[in-house]
Amino acid sequence: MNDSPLLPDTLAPASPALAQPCPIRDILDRIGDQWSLLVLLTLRPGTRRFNQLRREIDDISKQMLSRTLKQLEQDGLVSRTAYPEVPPRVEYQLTELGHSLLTPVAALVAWAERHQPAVNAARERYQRATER
Amino acid sequence: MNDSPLLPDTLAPASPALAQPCPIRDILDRIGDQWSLLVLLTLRPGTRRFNQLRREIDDISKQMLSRTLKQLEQDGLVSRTAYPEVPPRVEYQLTELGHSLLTPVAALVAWAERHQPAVNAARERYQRATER
DNA sequence: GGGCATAGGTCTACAAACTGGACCGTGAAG
DNA sequence: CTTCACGGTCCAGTTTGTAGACCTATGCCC
Repeated sequence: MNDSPLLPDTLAPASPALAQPCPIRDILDRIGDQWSLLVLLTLRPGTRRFNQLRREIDDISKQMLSRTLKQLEQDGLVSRTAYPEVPPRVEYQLTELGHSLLTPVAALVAWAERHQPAVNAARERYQRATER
Repeated sequence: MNDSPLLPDTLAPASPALAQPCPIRDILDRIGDQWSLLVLLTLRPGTRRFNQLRREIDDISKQMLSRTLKQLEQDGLVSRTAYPEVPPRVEYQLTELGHSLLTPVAALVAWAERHQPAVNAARERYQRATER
C-alpha cells in the first residue's frame, strides 16, 4: 500500500517515531485531552477539593472532572485523599511527578502568552483572506 | 456552506481563575485537541502532503486531518500550498511560528519519554490497588 | 421531628464530536 | 474500458461529553 509507482516523494518516508505503540503518543493522548492540563495547572498553587476545582475551572462538567482526576491519579500525577467525614471531604494535590510535568507545561504556557498576538493576527488575516 | 462573519465562537461564559480573557485557555484548547500536536510533530522533519500525513499518523480520519490542518493554518502555525495540477497536490509545512511552538512541545515529549516508566508503574500500582 | 443544606460523586437522558466509507473530477496506467 | 490516485467534502452511525437529577449521611435551624 505504501509503494506507489508514481509517487514522487523524494522526502523521507514515514517516520516510525509516532507509530502506534509509542510512549509519546500514549502520554500525549493523556495530556492532550483538553482538561488534564487545565486541572494540573489549577492544582499548581496547592491542594484543592473537588468542587473547588470545579468552580475554578468553571466550564468542566462534574463527570469530566471526576474522570480526569481519576486518570491523573491513575497516572501518578495527582494524589487523592478522602477524609471519611460526613460532609465528605476529598483533597487533590500534585505528586512530585505531576510537578515535574508542570515544568515543560509552563514552557508551553509561556509560549502561549508570548505568541498570542501572533496567533490572533494570523486568525484575522485568515478570516480576511477567506472572506473574499 | 454559510458562515456568518459575526459568528461568535463557542467559548463558554465567565470563569474565575483560568478565565476567558486568558490566552492560556485559548491556546491550550487548540493544542490540546489530540491531533494538533501530532500533526505539528509529524511536520517537523519537513513538508508533507495530505495523504502522506494521513499515512504517517495512520489513525486519524480524513475529516479530522482536514479540520486540524485548517485550524493550524488559521492560527498561522502551518502553511498550505496547493498546486493546480491534475492529480491535485497540496503541501503543508510549518511556519516559523509553528517551529517556535515545537520547542516547548519538544520539552513535553522529552518529559513523556523520560517519565514513561514512572507513569506505567503508577498505572500498574493503581490497578493492583483497585482490583482487590 | 422535619426540612434543608452540604460534599463528592454516580446515573441518565440528550447533544455534540468523531469515524469510516461513499463520492467528486480528472488524467494516467494497465 | 476499468482502475487507481490526488485532496477533499458529505452523510450516517457510533462514540464522547454535557446538564441535571439523584444518592448518602450528618448537622443546623425551627
